Amino acid sequence: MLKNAEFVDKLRSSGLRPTKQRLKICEVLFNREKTFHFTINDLAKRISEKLNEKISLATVYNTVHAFKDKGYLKEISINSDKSYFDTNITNHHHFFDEDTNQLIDCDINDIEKINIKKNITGKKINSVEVLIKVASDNQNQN
Amino acid sequence: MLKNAEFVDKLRSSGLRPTKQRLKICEVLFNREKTFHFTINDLAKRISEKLNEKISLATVYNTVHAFKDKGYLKEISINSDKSYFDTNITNHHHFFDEDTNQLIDCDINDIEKINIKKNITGKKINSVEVLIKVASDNQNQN
DNA sequence: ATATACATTATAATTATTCTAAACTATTGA
DNA sequence: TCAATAGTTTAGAATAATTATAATGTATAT
Repeated sequence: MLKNAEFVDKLRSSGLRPTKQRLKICEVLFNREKTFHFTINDLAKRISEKLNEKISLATVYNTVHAFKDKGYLKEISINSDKSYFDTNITNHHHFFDEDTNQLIDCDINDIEKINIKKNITGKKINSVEVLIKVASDNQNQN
Repeated sequence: MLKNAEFVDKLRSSGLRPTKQRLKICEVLFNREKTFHFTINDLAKRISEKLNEKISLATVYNTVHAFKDKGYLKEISINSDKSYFDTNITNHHHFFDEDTNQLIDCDINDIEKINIKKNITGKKINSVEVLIKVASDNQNQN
């Protein structure tokens, strides 16, 4: 459990002003045992429900993107719909459960090292992410 | 180069009515030498520019999703913004050039087999996709 | 031919995201 | 200490992306 003052330092150290909106968002995102995934909308809902604060949706967007740029959050690739974010910023992959639309972490050690034989000339690899789509093993219910 | 009649058959065989909107879209998507990537908006723009047809954007959405469901198109995972589609439906991965925002095919043979050690119990793997983000190799210009 | 059921289209509505004017905060110089 | 100024942040308004549904079109059976 981090204290408010620690969030203030964290933000200051990365050049972000510790406004009350940002501190609230820090609380919701980082005052937890486990990492988790969320969409901007999830987060905005959680803020207005759990805390009785009203932060503009645009501010939530701004803040999440600022946190992502500073490396406090990771954005996850999934087909379609909305952007997912992850408070787990370590290098890891994902399962996506197509039955429940749930995103599940996959430890980097649970996939053997990925060996890329050909790269684009003149470019360096910044990240390699794997998305494994799974669904119920019953007969194809389509 | 496929003829119109071939598209009619293709659509019929998968239970889609060969309407004139769909045939136009087939022409734009499949009357080409090489496969390519596009967003719904790209496609809508291409239709209204190249052909002098006016197809409602919603119809383009409907059609692209119908084609995807029938396996004529693949949807690609990229962080953020919009959905990308691919007329290359073979099993393959992607490079994403962060400098130019370009999506580039990566042949399945250019990545060594991906070995997943742990799966979610009771689920079967439907697909495994790798997204490799690359950027210019010069000094970090941020 | 006409009726009926079903498929498809495209407008209208909704939802997601971004733009920007107003509000806030820090810094500087009296 | 207190303005003035510059830069940052917020949040309402605008735009863009996507979906829902009423209207239209098509095939089939009679």
